[in-house]
Amino acid sequence: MKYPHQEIEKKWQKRWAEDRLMSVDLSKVDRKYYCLMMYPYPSGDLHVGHGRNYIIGDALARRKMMEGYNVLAPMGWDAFGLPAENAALTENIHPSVWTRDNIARMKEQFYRWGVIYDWTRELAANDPEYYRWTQWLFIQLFKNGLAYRKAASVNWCPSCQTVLANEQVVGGTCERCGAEINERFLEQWFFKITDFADDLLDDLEELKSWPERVLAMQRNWIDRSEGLEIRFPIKPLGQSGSSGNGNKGPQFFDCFTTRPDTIFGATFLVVSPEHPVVQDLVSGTGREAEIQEFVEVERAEKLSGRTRAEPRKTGIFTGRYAVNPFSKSDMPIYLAPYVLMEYGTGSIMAVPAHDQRDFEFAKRFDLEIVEVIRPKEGTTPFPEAAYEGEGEMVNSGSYTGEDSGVGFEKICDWAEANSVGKRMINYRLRDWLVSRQRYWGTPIPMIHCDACGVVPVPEDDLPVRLPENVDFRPRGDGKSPLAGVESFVTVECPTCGKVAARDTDTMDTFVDSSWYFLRYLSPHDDEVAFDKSLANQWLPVDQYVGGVEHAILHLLYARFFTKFLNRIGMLSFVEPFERLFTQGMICKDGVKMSKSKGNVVNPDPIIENFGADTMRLYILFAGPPERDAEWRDESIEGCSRFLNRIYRLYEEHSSVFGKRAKEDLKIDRFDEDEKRLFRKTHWAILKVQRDLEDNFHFNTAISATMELTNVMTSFADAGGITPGSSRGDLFNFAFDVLIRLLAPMTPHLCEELWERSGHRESVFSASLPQAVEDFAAQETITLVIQINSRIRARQPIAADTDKDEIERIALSNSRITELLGGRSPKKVLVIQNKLVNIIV
RNA sequence: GCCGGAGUGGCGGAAUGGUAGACGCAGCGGACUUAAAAUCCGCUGGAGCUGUAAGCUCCGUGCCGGUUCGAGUCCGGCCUCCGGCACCA
Repeated sequence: MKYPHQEIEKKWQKRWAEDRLMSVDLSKVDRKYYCLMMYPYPSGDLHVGHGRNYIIGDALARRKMMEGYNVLAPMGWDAFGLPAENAALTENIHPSVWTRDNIARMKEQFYRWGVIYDWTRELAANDPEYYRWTQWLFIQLFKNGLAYRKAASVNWCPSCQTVLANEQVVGGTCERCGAEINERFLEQWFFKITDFADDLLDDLEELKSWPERVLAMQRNWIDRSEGLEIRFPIKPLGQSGSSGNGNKGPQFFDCFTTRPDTIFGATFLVVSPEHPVVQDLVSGTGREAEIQEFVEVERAEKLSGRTRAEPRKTGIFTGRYAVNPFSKSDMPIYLAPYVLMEYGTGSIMAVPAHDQRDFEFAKRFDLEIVEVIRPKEGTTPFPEAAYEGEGEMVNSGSYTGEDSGVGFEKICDWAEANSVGKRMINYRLRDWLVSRQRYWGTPIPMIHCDACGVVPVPEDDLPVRLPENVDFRPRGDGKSPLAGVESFVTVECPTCGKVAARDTDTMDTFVDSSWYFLRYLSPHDDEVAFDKSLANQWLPVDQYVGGVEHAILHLLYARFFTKFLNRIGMLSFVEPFERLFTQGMICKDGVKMSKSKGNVVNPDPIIENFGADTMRLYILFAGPPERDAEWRDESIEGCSRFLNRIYRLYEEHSSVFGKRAKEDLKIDRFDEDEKRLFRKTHWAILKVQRDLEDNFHFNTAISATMELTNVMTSFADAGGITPGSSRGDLFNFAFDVLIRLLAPMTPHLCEELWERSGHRESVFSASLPQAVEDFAAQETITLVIQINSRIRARQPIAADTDKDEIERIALSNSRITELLGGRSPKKVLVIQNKLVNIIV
């Protein structure tokens, strides 16, 4: 017999919506709990792989309600982005319509999964009511000098026809479509996220409840290196043998190094071929032509979009020399593409003995190699390869014999005292390129005026609305489709009143998602972006739940926005998400479940056949939620069976419910069978509590409820479950506990059985059952008796028997005396309630 | 190469330094049934001993060592897989 899941689920989904179960009163700030799930891109149908995120979040929110918290669980839509535009092109449907339809479908799916939110707070990034404030925030960044335009070589995706942020380029290809990225030299908008590099890195220390791997990824991404920037004077032309004309061109190169202790081994300089001073540097050397050609070949190589799979060790001598300010020796200056213009100063001091890249370069061009560090223990790979470790300094003038760590500091001190260098910190993190040459995004609220330059749209004029009637096919000229909308582009300059042009790019959609968690608190406020005092009361988010694929992009950007808003006094906190939980993916046939892989499991037939509760239970039971889980159709049956057993347990004993004798259950009046159930019930309460508290181990919490159910079944099979009897009362008690423990996971069935077993209020307004530790403990335990650490006997004894008594019992155990054969123990170790180890 | 994470039965997975394999799936045997489904009960890491039903021994948590009375768990050294970063000075 299967329980009528369709009927039950329909009934409660309707009831929860009508009663606004997940609707929170924001004025009640005590016991607040902001439970946030990463808002989804409305791509259409949700498959079971997506489901995990929302089911975990929903179960968590419901559990917290039962714990007595005021739970804020809102939901919205990351509704701007390329798929809508691409779908629009292929299906000839407007992105706004496509998006709206998808949102409706996904809401319907949440509804049928029993995943509930406070829909009065729903928001969507493409809603002018929302993006008005995204634009407002852009202007605030601009006014604070953190949004700026810069001409730079940028990542261009030829297939998406737009520029991309560094974060969206994966191994030289587009994160979204996989096309090879080229470089283009364009003027674009950037957010100065590097201004917060230190805070973004240092504050990771405070995020104690974030997964280690996410913290590690963010650290890798920001990648701070501390070192010294050293100034190398360039020798005037003519002094090093080349003929030439006096002191034209650059006078010095600044080079960043993380190993100032190797300065005496710096035998040449390498400069990026893209470095702006190259022309001036080589002018007059007589090598201009060949260097010009070299630079052009390297540039072509880079623009061709080659992936950086093959490190190139090409290079060319410039004909110029610099001087090592420490060793005073001449250093030839080379150009080589292995030095990147984007990092540090675009020029390096090469220490071939202690940097493998420099080593290979020196070998190739037959340059001087000087060993200056020797390991204090072990062997050095030098001279076969570079030794990159620490050690004792050699060949280093007055520093010879010094420990390299100490030398590091002394050399920095000397360099600073003598103005040949300064301590410096460099980051791998680059500023965030936010312009996109696409239609379906938040318009950048800026105006380009020939007279006044770039001016922001006056805040009262926001939002700058995205025009509806646009030919949004990519134009092929590198401009956004908005550039073709005359009525949009032409505008009066807000400063001088002359004809000016709007910025026609839209923002990266990660801008939209960098602050949505603030907007939920006052989603319909048309005075401010978010209610400052509510935000300061309800944030940081207590628990954020989402996919690890956002470990860098979204989480880094949202942290940046929070720090910015804190800096300008709009927020009192510096980190938006107190706790982060990243759930694993659902895989099928060993690979991530996704539309593109064609291995998605559609939840609809599962819900039809087994019910939403079974699907939820399966997803939660499949394994620890932070790990990936393999989808197996067969295992769903087991979850369905479990819920049917509970339903049957109710049906077969329905007469005892709501007919309790109103007296406390007294353990000392129970017989063995009754004690077993009573203890198991208390044990299950504690087990579920512990499993869910820290790491949301629903899988083991569910197994505890299964164990309780097994004990209840055999208790019931033993008979005597009658109304008003002590067995009936006890069974009733256990059943009430079971339902409350399971309710967050399988809410529909539990609500139904909670109601049928005599409760008027929703199970989610009921409090969680409280356990008594003593009741959960076993009365008798199995004592394990070891001889020399090997198990030789087991014997049931009373719990909490004292150590001496345990030792006596163990030594008089018949099997043990037999095995000891008269030998007297050297030592007896007793672990109370566990085991005895007899050493002979 | 650097930084994270993970390796346990046929499978998903459990185990505050103390009985490895909870719970579930699959499998096998049985009960119910005309039969099947559903349901319920029992068995289920491997090898062996004893000799017919209860028990016993040894081996077993990626590999090699160590600490400990005792290690899946702690320490050192590897191997494999997954993720991130990588010509970042």
